[in-house]
Amino acid sequence: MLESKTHEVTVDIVIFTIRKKKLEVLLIQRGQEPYKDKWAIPGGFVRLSENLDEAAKRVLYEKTHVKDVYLEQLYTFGDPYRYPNARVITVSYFALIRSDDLKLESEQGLNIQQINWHSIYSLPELAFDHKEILDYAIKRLRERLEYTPIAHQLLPKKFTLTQLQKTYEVILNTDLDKRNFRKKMISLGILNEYEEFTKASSKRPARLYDFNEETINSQSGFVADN
Amino acid sequence: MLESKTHEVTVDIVIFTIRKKKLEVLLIQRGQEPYKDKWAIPGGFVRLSENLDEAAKRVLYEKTHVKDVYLEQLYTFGDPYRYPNARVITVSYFALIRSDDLKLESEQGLNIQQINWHSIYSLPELAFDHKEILDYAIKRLRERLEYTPIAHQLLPKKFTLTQLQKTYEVILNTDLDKRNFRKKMISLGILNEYEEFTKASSKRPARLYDFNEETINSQSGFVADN
DNA sequence: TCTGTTTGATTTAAATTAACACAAACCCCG
DNA sequence: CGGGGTTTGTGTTAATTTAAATCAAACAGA
Repeated sequence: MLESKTHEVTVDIVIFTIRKKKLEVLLIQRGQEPYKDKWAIPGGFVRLSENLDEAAKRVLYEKTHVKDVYLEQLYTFGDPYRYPNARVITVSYFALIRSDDLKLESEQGLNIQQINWHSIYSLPELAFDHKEILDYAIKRLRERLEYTPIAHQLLPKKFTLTQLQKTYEVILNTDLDKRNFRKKMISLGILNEYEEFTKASSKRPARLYDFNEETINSQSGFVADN
Repeated sequence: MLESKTHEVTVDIVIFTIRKKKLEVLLIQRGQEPYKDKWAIPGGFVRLSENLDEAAKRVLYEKTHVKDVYLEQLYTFGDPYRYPNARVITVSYFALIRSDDLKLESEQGLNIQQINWHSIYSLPELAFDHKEILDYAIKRLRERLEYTPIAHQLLPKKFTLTQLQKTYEVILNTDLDKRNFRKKMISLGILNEYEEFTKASSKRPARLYDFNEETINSQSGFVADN
């Protein structure tokens, strides 16, 4: 059973991106027992000197070398048996990053075999209670999308309405009506319209937009961004 | 600064009730440093053998001797300086109880001076970061009320629609339209209607209702009941 | 200049929400 | 036992929001 005399506290970070028109999550294949060869959500111990958001940011940076990301605390998991031979309580987070901000340099950590994106619809077997954490993260991500403008975290600075719509569709796993979607987004008043257009495609050019930073910040809930 | 070498993990429980037509919260006056004489949210250490929900339930029971309550995990606070001279990470919960289920027997804990209900609109100075936790709890409680039937946790088994409406009004701190409220509640299909009526008042008797357990359980999110 | 593909816009129906007033039931009291 | 006081219980309409559906315009490439 439990051998440790103290609690250990970790952060685990469900890192989402959109790749190949799928919602994907970054997983690490474990090189050690327990759960050797199984895939896990990136995580790490919380240091005594840092707060939880900082720990999450640090761990995220260590694994991905990406900064300035959307991070939100999800839920804390603390079953005594979730981690073999130790009492590890984990504070879970989710993060959104642009997949091309991240070059998966097949990081050579000692106890890491591989790090890779996985579609949430075809997941390998996960270590610990990470499936539960991931399911919870997906649920929360979808909830957030409904009433906060977080989708832009997954897009380039400037984007077209079609790109934005595709992002929503991929995350929510539904189709949306183009006209209604555009009307809704514009009526929210959180988009800036530019006189720039996409080019270099044999189609009609699309207008570019970005998000209005002020309204975004005033709406964000519990974000851990600088 | 920090003297401890390990993290300690506690649960803190924001216990709400409705009393005197106000939303109130149970606070304990500290008998010891740090924050001697300041008021604090009830809390306690998580034991190695129990999970977080169990710890919350136990602490709640120790302080109130009440069982079978609605408990929901809120958020985890872990600033290194939130607790003087130790690294204490706290997992916060909120609970809803009927105030008359609880006889405040002015419990004689050693380091407790007093335990009392306080209106959320006239709070004493709180210890640690407990004001922040409490504010977050209020926000979450109001959100929950909008789309889950948790209000019955604050009411007797059978209640009238007017009582239910008053509960909503007190929590949300607004007035609601009687007809629209009743129409809405009934259309949700979560109420059972009885042929019983209130009596013994010089007014028109009111029909009694209770909540349909099945639909409630199927809607609950992350509840730690039983 | 014609073809193919994507963008961008508007109207109508359906559903939901908001506003609003008065009769019925009961107890109490004279 | 009838009238006054107080609370319960109910339905309709207007306003707003959401859902559904189609076609012309812009461009690149052939």
